Amino acid sequence: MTPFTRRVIHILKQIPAGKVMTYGQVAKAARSPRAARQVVRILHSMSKKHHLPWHRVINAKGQIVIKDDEERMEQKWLLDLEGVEISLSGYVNLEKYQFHYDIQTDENEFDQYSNKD
DNA sequence: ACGTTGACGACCA
DNA sequence: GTGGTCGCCAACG
Repeated sequence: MTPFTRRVIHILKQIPAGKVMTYGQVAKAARSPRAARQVVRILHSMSKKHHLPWHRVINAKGQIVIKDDEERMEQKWLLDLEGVEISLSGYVNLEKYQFHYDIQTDENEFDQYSNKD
């Protein structure tokens, strides 16, 4: 469990129902702007254990991109339950449903570990 | 230590 | 809108 992984998990848990974040956005919030693919890896390996809202993470185009058919269906179903509209072609309107994570809040919560003046 | 692996993202055709 | 290339980088074997 690296600090990066810990931050990603911390962030994911803050996405409210009915909202979504993109992989890149989560990576950026975790202070590694180009580590979107690592977010993917974390979702793969730790969603169950840490009860992560994995279905609330989609790609930068607002598209549902899970490869596995069953999981993709489940994701659409879960988002639908939360009131997130999905187009027939599998797109979510980011303008409407994207969760704008406040990185300041995150930094404050980690102040206890850092010694900034 | 090194090559591979991704539910990515930006860019271009 | 769709599909391909290329760069990215932490985790894994």
